[in-house]
Amino acid sequence: MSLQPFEFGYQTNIFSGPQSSSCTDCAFSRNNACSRFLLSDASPQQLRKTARFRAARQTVIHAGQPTDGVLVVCEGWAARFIQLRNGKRQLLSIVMPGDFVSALSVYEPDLNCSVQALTNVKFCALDRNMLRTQMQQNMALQSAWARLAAAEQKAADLHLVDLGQRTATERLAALFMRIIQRNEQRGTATEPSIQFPLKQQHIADLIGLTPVHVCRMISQLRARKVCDVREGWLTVWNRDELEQMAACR
Amino acid sequence: MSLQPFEFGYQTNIFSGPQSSSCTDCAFSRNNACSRFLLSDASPQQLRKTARFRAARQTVIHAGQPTDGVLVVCEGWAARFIQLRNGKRQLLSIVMPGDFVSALSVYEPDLNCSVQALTNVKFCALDRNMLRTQMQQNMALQSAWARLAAAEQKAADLHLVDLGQRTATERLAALFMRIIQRNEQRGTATEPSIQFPLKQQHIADLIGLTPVHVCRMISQLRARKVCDVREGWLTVWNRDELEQMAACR
DNA sequence: CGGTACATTGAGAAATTTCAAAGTTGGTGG
DNA sequence: CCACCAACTTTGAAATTTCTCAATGTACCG
Repeated sequence: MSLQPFEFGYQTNIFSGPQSSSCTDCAFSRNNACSRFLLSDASPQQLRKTARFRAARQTVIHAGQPTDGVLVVCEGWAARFIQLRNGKRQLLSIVMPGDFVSALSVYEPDLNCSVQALTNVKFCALDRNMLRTQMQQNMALQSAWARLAAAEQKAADLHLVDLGQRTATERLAALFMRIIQRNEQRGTATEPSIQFPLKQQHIADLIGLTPVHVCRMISQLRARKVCDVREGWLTVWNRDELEQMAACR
Repeated sequence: MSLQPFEFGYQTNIFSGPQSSSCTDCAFSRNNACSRFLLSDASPQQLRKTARFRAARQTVIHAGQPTDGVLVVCEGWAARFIQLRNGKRQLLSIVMPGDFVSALSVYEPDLNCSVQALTNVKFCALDRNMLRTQMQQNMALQSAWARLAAAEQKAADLHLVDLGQRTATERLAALFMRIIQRNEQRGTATEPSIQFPLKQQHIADLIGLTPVHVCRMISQLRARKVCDVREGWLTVWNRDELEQMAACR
């Protein structure tokens, strides 16, 4: 199992601890999808084929490029996206530590989108066949997987609602709330401030706006004392109001 | 197996033939997802729990309401959608004859969205456990299912790109091309005209515009001799140009 | 010090929505 | 067969949201 200590260009990694090479050492192994459902069970070391690193802003996978396994992000944030010919691109989802890049890739090797590292990222590829076999033998594992896949679909559906039906400010608020909720679900502390490594350009590509407009809307939220995004941190001053703005259904 | 000859309020059903009660008689059983992958195999009659009808504009399933099986549309068109409190709603996907309402519902009973009949619709519920057992025993079936699920995810991703990055006209063109391609994939004739039961309101809710603006954009396409949507039919006069307008990546 | 990536601001342009009214269509009942 | 009704489509004018272009500001790094 090759695991080079990849030389990061500069220190943007929001997870500053030493980079571990084994899943059992992983800082996130205790409260995350990948480990809770798939690695804690049997033979994690066999299951994991490779672990790799990618620096922030690098592309992890290019669309069309077949993956050599089921990708899981171990550290850092990544984003699935689709690149258009005219230079525009749409971020489809944010992948956080412990998340599958795509749950369905357990069955389908083709990702049909690209993946970019938002921060420095450590990720690994799990053996697709071994994973399927294990799921086949273990009902609990299978339904855990199903829950993850369903969560991905639900997230995509809500994202569609945002893009189709909601104003710039609402989309922004909804994005923030969703990140906060994901943090809470995984047990990460949700102080007034949480780490939020997305640049305004990422936010723009995610919620279908221009970075200029995102900037204006963030300024507005700041002026209204609701929240702020600044230098990799999201600070919420008035959670009730943020929730209300994000309220969807 | 109860199967009432549901009394349709009026004749909007785009499939005018006699309504059959058995899957083997189904007009769509030969070239569609549900039958090709799931019913042609073994004991289709056991698998199918119930068949029901719903008139156009009716809601088939309300969000939150648990489904009594894996829903498949047999005849007519339906749409998954999410209803917002403020009266807006987002159509998530169009479900055509032979499609699962949601492939993931094989594993997860909760649909987390509503389903509306766009035309008169016949649909049935397949036994979830029986389906899973069958998939477990039959690898081909499992990978067929995976292909369907992946196609759904891919469709959602492209939908996101449309809503986030593309202009009204482009979204419209993309929608038309996608419907045409689905028709072609299922072997339905793609004459210059195809049946297209979506109202402008549906189109608007699907691609995130106002019905008024949809109307204007359709008028524009009509004026430019590209295509027309009228009284339940989509007529394409200049497919090359339509494809170009829809070109995404 | 210079460079790169990122954030902010202003002004004008473009896309889309809103509101309101009028035109169509198809089904229903007299 | 006609009148009516409901659902749907079309059109116009004005308001609003968002984008584009362009310039300036800021932080960090080598």
